[in-house]
Order: sequence, then structure tokens, then C-alpha cells
Amino acid sequence: MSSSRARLIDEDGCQIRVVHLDRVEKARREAISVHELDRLSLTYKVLGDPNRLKIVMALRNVEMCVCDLAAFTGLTDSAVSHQLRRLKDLALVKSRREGQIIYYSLDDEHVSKILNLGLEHIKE
Amino acid sequence: MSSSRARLIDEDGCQIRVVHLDRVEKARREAISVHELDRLSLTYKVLGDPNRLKIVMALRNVEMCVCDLAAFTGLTDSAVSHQLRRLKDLALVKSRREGQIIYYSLDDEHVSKILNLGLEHIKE
DNA sequence: TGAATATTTGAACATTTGTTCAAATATTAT
DNA sequence: ATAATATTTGAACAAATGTTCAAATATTCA
Repeated sequence: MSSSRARLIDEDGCQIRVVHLDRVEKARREAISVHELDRLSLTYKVLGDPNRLKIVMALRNVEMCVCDLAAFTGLTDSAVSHQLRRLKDLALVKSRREGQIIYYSLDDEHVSKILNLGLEHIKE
Repeated sequence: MSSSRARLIDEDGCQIRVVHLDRVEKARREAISVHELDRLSLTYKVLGDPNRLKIVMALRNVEMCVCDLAAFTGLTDSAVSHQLRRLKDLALVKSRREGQIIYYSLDDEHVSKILNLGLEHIKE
């Protein structure tokens, strides 16, 4: 029997109930760092809003500026700009300036791959 | 020149400023449905919380029960159960009962692929 | 049956989030 | 310079979110 019921003392010294001690320890050993976990969850979170996702989906096909995205989403320029900043902070989109206009596009191939996998998943 | 500045009348009949009309129309043509957009954003949103993500990451390797996940995450059983329900509602995890214990695991290959891509992305 | 364990549920609360509005910045054209 | 356009910024507010707590289910074991 590879996993059996057990008890475990956690960081605070409190005894906590555990069913499969070996599994919990394995999970702890293989866990990513808190920093990576936070970064990864922020990455998904930023895709987890319909309007931001709509923006990102649009950028799969073409480079667009704030005005374009505002027209497409029905949001104000300001709202789009706020959302683009969050997307850029997490390296999901990048931008380049051409005169007054700033063009946004997806940051790299990972982003469109994540979107495609998500689409496949919901279409089952 | 494939795209030039233009104006556009939106659904409300309001004139809205647009820089690249052709791009906006292309984005509109190629947009997924509102239903799909909502479902997709919910899928990412559910991964967008550190504790839920920690749960999902743990389930990449082993099947675990609520107690195991509570021990691993440091959350109460109740909190884990609430989060698992959300994950299950969006088909990110599935469960099977064995006596009193309910074992949770990832729903399908898409989920671990999305996690791997996300990890690759943040590690650049 | 009744006690013990594992999990779920719903309401309540504090925190976080997305949008709006007004004002600021940056670039181009006159 | 000044005006016009494109975008950004910060504060404020309503709405959504995650956790807690207490109580309810579900299953097993004696």
C-alpha cells in the first residue's frame, strides 16, 4: 500500500489531520516557489476578465491601438488603457509607438498557445 | 495602404472614433461568441487565484482528497471544498468517490498543458 | 442503530476588482 | 508657440471575490 492515513505536524507546530501523508509530502517537494505561484496565478487572472480576454483575443490576429480596441470592445479608451497596462505588466502584450499611435500585440507565442488550448478545452 | 483612419457607427447609433476601421471589423468578424468568451474567461479566472492554482498544480502529480489539499495549502477543508467546486464546475478537475473519501484529479490533458505553457511563459 | 470521519453548503464579512471621470502627458501639425 | 489627437494616470465607487463559521450530508464502522 503506497499511501495510508497519517498525521502531520505543520509549520506552526499544530497537528493537522491528513489522509495521505506521502501525497502531501510529494506535493510539497514538487511545489513551485511562492513567487512563481503568484506570478502564474496573476498571469491567468489577467486573462480571467471577459473584456481583457476580448482584447487579447483580438490581438491574436492584428496589431491594434487603444482606439481600435475601445471600438471593438465597447469600452472607453481609458478602460482599455488600464487593462492594457495590466496585460503588459504581465508580459501578455507588448507595444510599439508609431507617432501618436501605440500599437499593441501579443507578447509571444505562449500567449496564443494558451488561448488555443483554452478554446479547445471549453469546446469539448 | 491596407488600413487607414476611419469612422464607424456602433450598435447604439453613436459615432465612435476609430483609427483602423478594417482591423476593428476583422476583429468583429473573427470574434468568438459571448458565451464562449465568458466560459473561456471563467476558465482562466478560476486558475487566477494562488490557492486554487496551488490545488491544481498539486493535482498534476497525484490524486488527492480534500484533507490532503487542506494540509498542503494550509486552508481549511471548507475553503478547499469551495474552491474544488469552482474548479469542477469549469471542468478543470474531476472527482471519484471511494467510501468516505473523494479523490480529485485534473479533468483532462488540456489542463496540464495550459499549466505547462503558463510555467514556460513566466520562466522566460 | 449511533458515533466518527469526510465533505459540502450557505450566509456574512472584509478585500479586491473594473470602470468612470477628470486631469495629465506625449506626439504631430499648423 | 498653440491646437488637436492618442494615450495614460489616479482617485473614487459599486460590484465581485475568497475565506470563515456553523450547520448539514454522506459514508463507514462498531
